[in-house]
Amino acid sequence: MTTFDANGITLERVREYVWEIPQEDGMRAPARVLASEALLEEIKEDKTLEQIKNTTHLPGITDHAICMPDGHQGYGFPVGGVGALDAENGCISPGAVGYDINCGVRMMRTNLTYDDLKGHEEELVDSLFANIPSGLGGGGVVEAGVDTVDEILARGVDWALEHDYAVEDDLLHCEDEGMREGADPSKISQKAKDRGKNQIGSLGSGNHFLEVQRVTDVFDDAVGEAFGLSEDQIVVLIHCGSRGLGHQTCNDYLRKIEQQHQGLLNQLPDKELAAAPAGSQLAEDYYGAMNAAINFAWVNRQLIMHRTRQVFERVFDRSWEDMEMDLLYDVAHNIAKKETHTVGDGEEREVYVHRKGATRAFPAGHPDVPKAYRDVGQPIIIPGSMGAGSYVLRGGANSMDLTFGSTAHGAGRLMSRTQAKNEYWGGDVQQQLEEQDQIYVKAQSGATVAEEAPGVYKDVDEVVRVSDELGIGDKVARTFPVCNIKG
DNA sequence: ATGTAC
Repeated sequence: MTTFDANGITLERVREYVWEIPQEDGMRAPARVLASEALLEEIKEDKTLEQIKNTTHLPGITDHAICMPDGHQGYGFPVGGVGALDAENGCISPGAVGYDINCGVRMMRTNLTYDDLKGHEEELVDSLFANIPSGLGGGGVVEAGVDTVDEILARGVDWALEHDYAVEDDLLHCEDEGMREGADPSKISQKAKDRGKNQIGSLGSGNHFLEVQRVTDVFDDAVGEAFGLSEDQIVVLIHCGSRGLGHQTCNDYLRKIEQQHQGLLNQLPDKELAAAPAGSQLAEDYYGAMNAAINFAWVNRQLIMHRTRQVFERVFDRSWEDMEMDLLYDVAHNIAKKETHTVGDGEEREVYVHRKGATRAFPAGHPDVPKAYRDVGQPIIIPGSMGAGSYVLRGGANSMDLTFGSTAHGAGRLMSRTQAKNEYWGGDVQQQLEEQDQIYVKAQSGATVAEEAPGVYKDVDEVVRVSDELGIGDKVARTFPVCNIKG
């Protein structure tokens, strides 16, 4: 048997790209890592493997915990982690959802080509930067009262539709039509609502960005056509989450769970995995709050998309409808969701699928895939770094068997933010991208550009190759950046 | 990711 020794943790090769940490001690299931050896060499460098192993101590862990090819260390549970926890006998863990609840990406198509945009790059990037709120702190497209925040939390993009920030077609091209069932605004603290009320329609900071891109390759013509993608076409990618509201909500529930469920906490190898037992009041409360924060993030991305349409209208002097600026799809990267899956012994079980830094990847025919894409599979959007371009994939035929219908979410970091700032200077990164690659970057903070320099990320091509080879998410198209704005 | 620490 081929093994891979990673600083004291031994992985057994199940087959190509599938590695297993066998069950031992307090583990309730094995852990799996889906990666090439090249990616595994990078993954082993931080606490990712220890964390995915720890995850298997959670009650109700089903089949195996899974680390995606872009996995890296996170709070308790790795970013790039998938864990299905039994919804009846298991638990739900805020750290396994992530601080930024429903951090995610959406892609909007246009009918513009790269030639239409050439010569307008600086005007476009300046106008996007001036009109789309970004950076830390407050200021959004909408400044809301508390009643409005409650409406957004309860109804998601349906609220945006009512207030003319969305059209019906936008809802039809979003998971859950932009409205999570079971959202309970009363389970979000006043403090979280106060943090969120002036951040509705704002990018935030860190790795969040808005990028205008051109399609460089379409690998699958039939699926590309179903997704409305063709070479040289301009698309817009929006990556952001639930800002201070989601962050505060995660924090609120971690503290509550630590206080009320110490018995379970003491059984876990890491306090950061704090979880509420399925069926407990706190599990129900967190699920209601998390679903509400998910709606908030969807509205956030919707308002940014709305404002982007307005900016394009001014720069190109045409209506957004005329430029066919339609939503391709919106994917969540940090969520837990009650789903029914066929588990190891062939039984159908309801599980809380935690996807943290992982994307749902439902295949063709799955009833939860929007009608527009049901015949080809769910679109998956995987952003690379700002120098490397991004991918569009479709849910693969093997995802339900291998990964509870999931795949990777991005390139994944290679080094910490602190380390990145020692290695790079923001101004130099910006200049190099513009001179070498004609990529126009505008940011609130030079430090953020250094933290997000292309060199701090893993090779997105390799991450996507593994997803494609495993048949969990199949390559459809590739894009390359033109303009990028960030916090 | 984040009113960039509690």
